[in-house]
Amino acid sequence: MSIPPSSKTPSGPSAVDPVEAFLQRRKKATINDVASLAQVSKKTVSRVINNSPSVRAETREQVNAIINRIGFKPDPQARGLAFRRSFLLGLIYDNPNAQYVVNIQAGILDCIRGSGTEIIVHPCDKNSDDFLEEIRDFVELQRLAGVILLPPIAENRQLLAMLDDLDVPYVRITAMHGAENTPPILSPQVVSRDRQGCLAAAEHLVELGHTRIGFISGPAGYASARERRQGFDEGLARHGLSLSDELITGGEYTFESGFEAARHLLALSPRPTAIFASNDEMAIGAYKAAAQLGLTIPDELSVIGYDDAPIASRITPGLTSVKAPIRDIGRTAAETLISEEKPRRNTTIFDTALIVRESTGPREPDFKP
Amino acid sequence: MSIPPSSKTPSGPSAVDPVEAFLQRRKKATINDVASLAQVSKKTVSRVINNSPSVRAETREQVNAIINRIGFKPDPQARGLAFRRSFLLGLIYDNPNAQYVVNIQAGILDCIRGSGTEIIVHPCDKNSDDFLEEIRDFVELQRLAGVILLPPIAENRQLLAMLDDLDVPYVRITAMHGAENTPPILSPQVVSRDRQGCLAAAEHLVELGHTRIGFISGPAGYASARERRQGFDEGLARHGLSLSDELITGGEYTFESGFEAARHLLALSPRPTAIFASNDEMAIGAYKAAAQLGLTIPDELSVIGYDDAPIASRITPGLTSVKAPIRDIGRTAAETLISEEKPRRNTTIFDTALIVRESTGPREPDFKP
DNA sequence: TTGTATGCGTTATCAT
DNA sequence: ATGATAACGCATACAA
Repeated sequence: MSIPPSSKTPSGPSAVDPVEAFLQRRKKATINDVASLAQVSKKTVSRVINNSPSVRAETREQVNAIINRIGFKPDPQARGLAFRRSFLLGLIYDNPNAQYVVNIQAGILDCIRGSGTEIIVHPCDKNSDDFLEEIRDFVELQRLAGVILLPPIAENRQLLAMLDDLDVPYVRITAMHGAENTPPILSPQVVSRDRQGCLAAAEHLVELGHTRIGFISGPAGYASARERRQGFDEGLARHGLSLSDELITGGEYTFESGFEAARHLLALSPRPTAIFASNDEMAIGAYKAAAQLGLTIPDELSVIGYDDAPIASRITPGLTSVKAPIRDIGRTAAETLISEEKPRRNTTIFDTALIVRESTGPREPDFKP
Repeated sequence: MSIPPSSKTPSGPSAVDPVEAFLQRRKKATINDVASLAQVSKKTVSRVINNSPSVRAETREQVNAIINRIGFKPDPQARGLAFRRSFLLGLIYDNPNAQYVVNIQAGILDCIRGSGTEIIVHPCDKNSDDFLEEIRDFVELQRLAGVILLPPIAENRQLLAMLDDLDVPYVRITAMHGAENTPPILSPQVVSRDRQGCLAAAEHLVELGHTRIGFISGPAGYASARERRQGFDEGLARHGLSLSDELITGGEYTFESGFEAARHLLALSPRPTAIFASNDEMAIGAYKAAAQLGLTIPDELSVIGYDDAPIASRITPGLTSVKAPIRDIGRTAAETLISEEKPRRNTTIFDTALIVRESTGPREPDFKP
């Protein structure tokens, strides 16, 4: 940085600079090199590295000067061995969509970039027999600094209990938030307010004049599915409306299930004039069903999805969808894990927003239910 | 596994089993525990762990029995420190699409699952000032067991030179293969034969009667862009056709660039009856352009993409596209890196295939060029 | 074939 | 505030 090429070390002004001599060797610097060059013990160097308060400012500067000059970076392996924990964050997930995973990764990296922490990805299969054991081995063996859990396994009680037992810090990314969170889970979580965006989606449809609305849900047991449904219900309720049972159909967050569900809904008589799908995959399935029936979106059918996946803005007509700030969520999750602060916030909540595109329009004026 | 609960160790049949005693302590086993329990030195245990041939079969079994009973797993950190390298694979990439990254990751994991190796993801920015330095620090600090490079940075000569200098094993995943690979790069690579699938795409269009075909290329300098173009040219040439210059337009592998390119092509007079886009993102851009112009796919315009991205099978009409076995490619890359075999294959090639869907059809019989 | 002493690069303990 | 010495868990050199 701003260190002059010839520093005024106690070894004398015009003598051969031992630092320069060291740099000639072109070997990776260790704490020992720093110690001997700075003429202190390794322990003192270690204290500097770890920001121990019990180091004289003068000594600290001296050591830091050497560290910068020879480009010393402590070896994470050795450090980890001594600390008994690594500097690795584990990202564990079962099977979310690709874009979601990549966005989360990007967010995590926003946070850890330059911090010396790295992220190791660990997909798993929640239906596998050794699901828990496999994760246990992974976490234990790698001595992870922290774990980030994505939905839906972030809602797996057994997994959480095991991680508690393993005594590893972890953060859950989830849509769940509220009373059904019982018994209360104390681990930090980063939450997206799915409910809110879906509420907006419902109101949007109502304002467009739709009253006969189809709802394609997410898989039973998924917190996100529950939240989205409740948000949607709430939005309708604000206008004195509600979903009729026959227009509620179960999806599995897959394209195929959305297609089938929409086919079912559109075969009803009278058919719904709008469909809310609990994610974009299924909404696109509804597009396909509409196309097969020759229904034009949005003129004859309005569609809303959830995720604001890339396809939403690429398909014609553009898909109105609810967007959560996935990348921010990932970043926050990592921050929660590696922040120095003692009292880290236990729950961070992110709002979701309705992105209105061309897939939603006014109900056909002449449509007879 | 199949070890009886009470084993017949030399310590005596009905005496207090030292192994059981150890298991009571519920502490993570170390090599020392194994050594004392098996009544050998740590070194012998170490040899067993590392499959050293110079261990008597009997001794080996004895040690392995203890290892299994107490569930000993060598600590990667300590092992890495002694080995001077970690058991981590680095996946470095700049900005491919999300599905590609996730597929590659899945393939890598197919390979390393249960091997003790883990994968750490490292996105980077090839336009950043400290692009190389940043990667150097990463690789050096983590003492990576190997590096997997994705396109387009897998084609960056400076990066390759640096990795050579760092003496870290690495594999390149690329589309490039052939004479233009000069000066020859000796590092292992896993190659997809982009050329072949694109050749098939061209022939497919020709067979449907198309002669006036638009081509949207990938970014200049990308090996994949070059290969796809050449494959397509070759396919046309087999039927005595070739791309006319005015129908070749440059894309950037982005949705927007595909949209603009297609708009340009479709504004020509006479317009092309078919468009090949060098990836699906751009092909979907062409869909949008066609929709804006009121052109029906495939009746009035045939479209082919590349990647067989999820959107290809979800959009209506389904997009005919070239598919590469991404996951297999990822797996092979990992295998190349962690295989025990000395003479590991330097280049593995995977075929690509044309997936025909509904976006391609016969040229309109009455279309006058 | 097996064991002993030592090193890998860092932190923890306990002194001074 | 600083330092000598012993961990941390495993591998290597060199003996035996």
